[in-house]
Amino acid sequence: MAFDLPETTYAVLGLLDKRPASGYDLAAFADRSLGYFWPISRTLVYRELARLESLGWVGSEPVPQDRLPDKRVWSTTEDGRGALASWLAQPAVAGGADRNGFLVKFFFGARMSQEAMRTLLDDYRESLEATRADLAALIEHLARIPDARMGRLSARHGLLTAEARLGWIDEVTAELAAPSHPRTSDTDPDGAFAADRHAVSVRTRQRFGHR
Amino acid sequence: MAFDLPETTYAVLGLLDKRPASGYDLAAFADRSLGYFWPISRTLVYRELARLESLGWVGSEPVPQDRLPDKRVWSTTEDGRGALASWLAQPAVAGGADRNGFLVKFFFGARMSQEAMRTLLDDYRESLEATRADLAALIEHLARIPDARMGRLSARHGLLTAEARLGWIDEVTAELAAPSHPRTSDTDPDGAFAADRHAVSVRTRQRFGHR
DNA sequence: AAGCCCATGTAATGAGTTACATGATTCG
DNA sequence: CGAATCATGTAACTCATTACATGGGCTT
Repeated sequence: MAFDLPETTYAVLGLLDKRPASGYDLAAFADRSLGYFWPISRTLVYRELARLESLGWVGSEPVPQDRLPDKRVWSTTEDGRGALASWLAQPAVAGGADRNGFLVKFFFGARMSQEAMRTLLDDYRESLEATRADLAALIEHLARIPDARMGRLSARHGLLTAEARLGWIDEVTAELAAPSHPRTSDTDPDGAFAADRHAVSVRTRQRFGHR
Repeated sequence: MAFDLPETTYAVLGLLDKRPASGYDLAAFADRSLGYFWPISRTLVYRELARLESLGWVGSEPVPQDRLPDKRVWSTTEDGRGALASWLAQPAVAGGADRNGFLVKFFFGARMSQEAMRTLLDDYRESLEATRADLAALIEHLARIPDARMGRLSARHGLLTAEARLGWIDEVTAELAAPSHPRTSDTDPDGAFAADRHAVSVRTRQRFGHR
């Protein structure tokens, strides 16, 4: 079996397994669910559907519509459901890279003006609050649907993450408002985020080690 | 000014601005710092260095070594520091996609066996605990270095995130151990994570809306 | 003797984003 | 009458990963 397909392929397969849908429909649905932790762009959906079809894991039938454009409705095949089950039985890939566009700037904050730093934090807070509100509404909605358990719990994962980060913003705001040292000199060559060599455990070995 | 360069380019520039380093050295350093929220593979570092050099933002000088291979030590130029400052003054790109390789499987958990689900959760807990331990050690270390403030706070962002997620695992474990409904039937076509159309606010509009 | 650390790269591959193209219908 | 929704794609691009290549020195 081919397990070396991207996660996204299986994600599309899994969504179709929940309920048959057109490409457009699936993309919209993904955006309101999986998209919070695994974004799938609309165009990518069409490519994945083509791939899944060539694998024989999904099939489609045309559905004519009156006032709306005709569409193709996709659903999983027996093989597709088997492939999904195999994938689910396999352990998850480690990490998957938490890229955080905010932190990559914040990290270099010593070089920023106070005003720029405040804007950066404000923007981050705003986006986290929007996520929190979205997810809170979603969770409340899903609590009324008995079979939406996994979805509700996934959303809660996002909610708790957002709340923890909002708490972090409060901490940071407080600390940056009351500087313990007169001013951060930005000439110290060791003023950096990094452990001593010996203090590093798993990560470095994973990434730099040969396999 | 060219702001349409990838974040990674600026990340490498920023790291070199903290302290000059060889490519190899920078990659190792990145792995112990930025890598927690913005992974940069070793080979990519060399490519970014080449790009930065062609932009005139960094320069290098050869450093011969006795027992070790000779190396090139890179540092930022005046132009490079200017470009970094401009980038930092610019607002951060929204989101940056939190891809979570665990959640993308968990989301389809209704199709999994109880045992597979337990393994999945155990693996996730293990990796979160490793991250937590790493970051806790890092933070303690950095607390002793006065100028490592931003690094320490960035690490704390990761620590709080990991802790929130560990808490989530406890919640989930408890809920899945005591099923409120006799069994999740996996035939309900609407058993899904998704809000009603009207319940969706910012996200959908951002993603599906024209700009 | 095996394997890791330092050190620098090239080549191939592919996943994912963005721009572009088209067109009917419906809502404010 | 402009904008949004539904609907399906193609084309170009590029970031990022993985595999490959090389080689001396040090440790177990």
